[in-house]
Amino acid sequence: MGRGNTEIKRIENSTNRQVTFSKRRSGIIKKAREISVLCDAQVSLVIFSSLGKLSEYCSPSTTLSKMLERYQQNSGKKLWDAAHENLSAEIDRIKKENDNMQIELRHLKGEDLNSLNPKELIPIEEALQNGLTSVREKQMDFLKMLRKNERMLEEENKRLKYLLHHQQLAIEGSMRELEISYHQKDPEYADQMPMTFRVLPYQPNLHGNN
Amino acid sequence: MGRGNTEIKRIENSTNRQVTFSKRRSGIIKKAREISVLCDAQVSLVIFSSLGKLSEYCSPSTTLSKMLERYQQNSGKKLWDAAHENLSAEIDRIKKENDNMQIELRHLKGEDLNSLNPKELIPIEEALQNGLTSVREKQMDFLKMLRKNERMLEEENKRLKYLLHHQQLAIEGSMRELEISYHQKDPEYADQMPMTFRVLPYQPNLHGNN
DNA sequence: ATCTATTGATAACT
DNA sequence: TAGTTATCAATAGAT
Repeated sequence: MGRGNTEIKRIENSTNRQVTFSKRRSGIIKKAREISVLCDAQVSLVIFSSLGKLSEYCSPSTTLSKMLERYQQNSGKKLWDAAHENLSAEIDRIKKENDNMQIELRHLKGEDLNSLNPKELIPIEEALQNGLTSVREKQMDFLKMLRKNERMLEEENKRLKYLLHHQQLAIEGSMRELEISYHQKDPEYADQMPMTFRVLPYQPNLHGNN
Repeated sequence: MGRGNTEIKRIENSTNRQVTFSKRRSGIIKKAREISVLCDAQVSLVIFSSLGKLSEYCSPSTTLSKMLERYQQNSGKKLWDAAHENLSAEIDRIKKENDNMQIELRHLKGEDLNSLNPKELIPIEEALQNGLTSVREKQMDFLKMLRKNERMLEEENKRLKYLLHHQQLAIEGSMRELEISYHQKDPEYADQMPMTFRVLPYQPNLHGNN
C-alpha cells in the first residue's frame, strides 16, 4: 500500500524507517484493539523500536501478566522460574481435585449418569443410601429431642397448674376471712378491696392441649 | 475495509466472529512480521481467541522471554510479582471453591451433620432422594435393556433351533436315498461314506433354557 | 477455502 | 510531527 509497491525488507534510510515505524506501530496497535473488540479476543503486544523505545498494547479485559501466565499454561513453555512452576503445578493439582469433586457431586445429584456403566452406579447408589440414612437418623434425633422436650414441658405445665390451683384455693380462703372482717366493720365498703386481691376463677385447659 | 463500513464492536454472530478472528489474526501477525523487518523492531504478540486458542508471533531476532525481560527493565513493571499475586489469588479462589464442594460432599455422604440444624437438613435430604431416584431410574433402564436383549436372544434361539431341526430332517432324507443307492451297488461299502455326511441326531435343549 | 467489492492503511510528499 | 493523497492491502460478505 502507499505509493509504489513496498518490498518487505529493512528500510535503510533511518528517517524513513522511523517514520514508517511510527505509522505502522499505530496501525498494528489499532488492529490489536480491533480484533480484541470485534472477536472478543485477548491480545498482548510488546514492541521495541530499533532505537529501543518500548510500546505496548494489552486488551482491556486482561493484563500482560495474566496473558503470560495463561500463555505458559497453554503452551507449556516456561517464561519464569521455579517458584511459578510450583504455583502453577499447585493450581493444576487443585483444579484436578476440583474437577473430580464436581463430577462426584454431579453423580450424587443424579446428573451425567449416562456416562456410567451399571457397575459404576452401585457405589453411587450405596453412598446415597448411606447419606440418606445418616440424614434421616439425624432428623430422627432432632425429632426425639423435640418430643422429649415437649414431654418435659407438659410435666412442668401440669405441676404448675397444680401449684396455681392450690395457691388460688389458699387465697380464696384468706379472702373469705378478709371479707368477713370488712362486713363486720362496714358492709358497704366490702368491694372496695384492691383488685389485686380478688380471686380470679381458675380456668383449667384454656390454653392446654390434652 | 471489506464491504460496508465496519463498526468496531463485538461481532455477535459466533461463526462470523470466528471467521473474522481468523482473518484478522493472520493480518495482524503479518503486520507484526512486516514492522519487524522493515523497521528493525522487535515485536512479541500473544493472542487468545474467545475460545481460548493461543496464537503468537515473536520477531526472529529475539524470544518472548528476552522481550519480557527487556520489558521489565525498560518499563520498571514487575511481571513476575504480578503474576505471582495473580496465581496466589487464583489458588485462594479455587481452594475456597474446593472447600465448599468438600463440605457439600461430606454432607451428602452423611458426615459432619452435627453442625447443621433441622432446616439445613431438608435440602440435603431432598438432594439425596433425587439422586437416588435418578440412579435407580438409570439402573432400571439398564435392567430393561438387558431383559429386552434376553428376550431377543431367546427368540433368535428358538428360530435357529427350528431351522436346524428342519435342515437335519432334509439331510436325513437325502442320506437315506444315498444309502439305498450304495446298497444297490455294493452293500459292504455302505458305511464307508464320508463321516461328514453322516447324520448327527438333533438334540433339542442341550444348552437351551426354556 | 476462494472470490471481489469495498474500505483501510500507509508511503511518499508537503 | 502532522496533514494530504495516490496506491495498494486487508478484509467483510458472498459463494
